[in-house]
Amino acid sequence: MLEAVIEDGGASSVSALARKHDVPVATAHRQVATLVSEGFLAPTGGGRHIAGPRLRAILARVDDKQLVTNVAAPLLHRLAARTGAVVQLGTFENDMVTYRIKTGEGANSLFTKVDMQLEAYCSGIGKVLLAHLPQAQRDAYLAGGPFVALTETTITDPADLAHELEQVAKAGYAEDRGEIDPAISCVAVPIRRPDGSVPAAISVSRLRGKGGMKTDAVLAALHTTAAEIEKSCFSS
Amino acid sequence: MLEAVIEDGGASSVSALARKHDVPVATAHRQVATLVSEGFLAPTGGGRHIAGPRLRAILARVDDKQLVTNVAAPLLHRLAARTGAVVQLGTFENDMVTYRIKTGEGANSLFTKVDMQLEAYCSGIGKVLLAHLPQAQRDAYLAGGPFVALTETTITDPADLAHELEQVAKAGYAEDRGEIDPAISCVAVPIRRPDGSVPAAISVSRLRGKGGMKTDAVLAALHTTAAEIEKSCFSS
DNA sequence: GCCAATATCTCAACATATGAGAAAGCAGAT
DNA sequence: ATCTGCTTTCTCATATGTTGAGATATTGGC
Repeated sequence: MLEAVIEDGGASSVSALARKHDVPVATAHRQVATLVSEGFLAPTGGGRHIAGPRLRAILARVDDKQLVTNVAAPLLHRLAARTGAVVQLGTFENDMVTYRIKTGEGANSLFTKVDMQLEAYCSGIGKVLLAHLPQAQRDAYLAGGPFVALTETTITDPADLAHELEQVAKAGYAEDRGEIDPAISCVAVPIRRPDGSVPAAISVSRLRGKGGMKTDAVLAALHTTAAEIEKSCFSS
Repeated sequence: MLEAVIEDGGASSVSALARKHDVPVATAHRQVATLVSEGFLAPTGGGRHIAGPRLRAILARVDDKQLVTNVAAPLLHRLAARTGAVVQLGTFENDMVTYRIKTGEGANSLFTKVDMQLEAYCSGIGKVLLAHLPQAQRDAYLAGGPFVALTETTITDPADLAHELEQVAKAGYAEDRGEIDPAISCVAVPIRRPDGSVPAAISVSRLRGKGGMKTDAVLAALHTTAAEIEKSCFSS
């Protein structure tokens, strides 16, 4: 009944919903009354109801970053199995990337560790997260350098980085061409909330030069996985 | 137990939560198991849990526009009683303002009606809603004129309107100086979601020239009420 | 003041939740 | 390997709550 009322959005009477869902009217009323007294629903007059304060409090507390991480885990394992590469998920905190999930064959050959914090400007996940930051925050990050070169390909000039982030935002993915470790390259895509903000990003890493899947195929697989995660976490 | 787990965000074991909330351990485990089997919670490994798919589905369906309208009603009655004026709430739909709530003494002397749709560019509520639209949508609106003059003070030039909306966004409130009916003036403020978007706006209307409360006092009361509505609907 | 729809009430049959304690599982430390 | 402190699962009799049908009361629209 809870879901019936919520889905209805306060448009129908309890009796109407009861009929629609083949529930005895008396039962529906009793259930709704209970939900109201427990605070999960709230009456809006005229025998209509909407989400109650308790449900709203829960809504406000559901941490969708946590959600993404946990929902993503099994999907990322699958992606790792399909690509045969190392798959990671990272979030942005305090101007750094935090790696939250790491899975796939040869995961040990990569120096990153779960819960490790890393500079954002030189990794695929980091660049995706930066690219989708609110502009003010991104500008502040770009102004906050310096961006130390870790390899020959690391982007160190703020203007270059700004340009790269624009490209990333436009393209919908980021590539890391050995910018943090010359032997490693990766492709990363964002996980997007319905409002467009990006709570996390996922990536597939490979040894540079080594063949493996083509970038296009990896990208497609990444996008598919990202879409699945988004659907599980934010779908209406 | 549901809220305990949600609030905890998947950090603690069930036993730990049980201790913290003075619930028998066995009971807590049984309850969590039930919630999991019903889909309200989901295990994340290591005996931790987060919001489950059913809860997410419900939360995704909670319509906060509807919520605002309903939560606002009693608060607006109070505001109307305090200011002795007509108080209204409006939402933006299809480039028009829809009046959702109208309350207060002399409500009949105002030509607006609940569920009435009105042009947005010439009312306080409309200007607030326009001012907080995503830029692309606002630009489209401004380009979509013409803006017909209903009174001497109606803003009809798109550039003037654009400027006015900027001012409104900056100031956090809009004034309507007889722009729709020469006899009526009003002050309106936005109801803001945590992410800054504006699902609705509220206003206090008065007969022009007539004294009543000073604008500053009205504004303060409006802001207070808006904050209360926001707190009830979106508080964490 | 009427009517149709909606909401409440009452009841015994039924199903489910409760808490205490015992027992099993698990992981890190010695 | 074994201990140890923890979390989790299980068992039980008892208490508590839920169920649906139908009767009754209350609404709101005309």
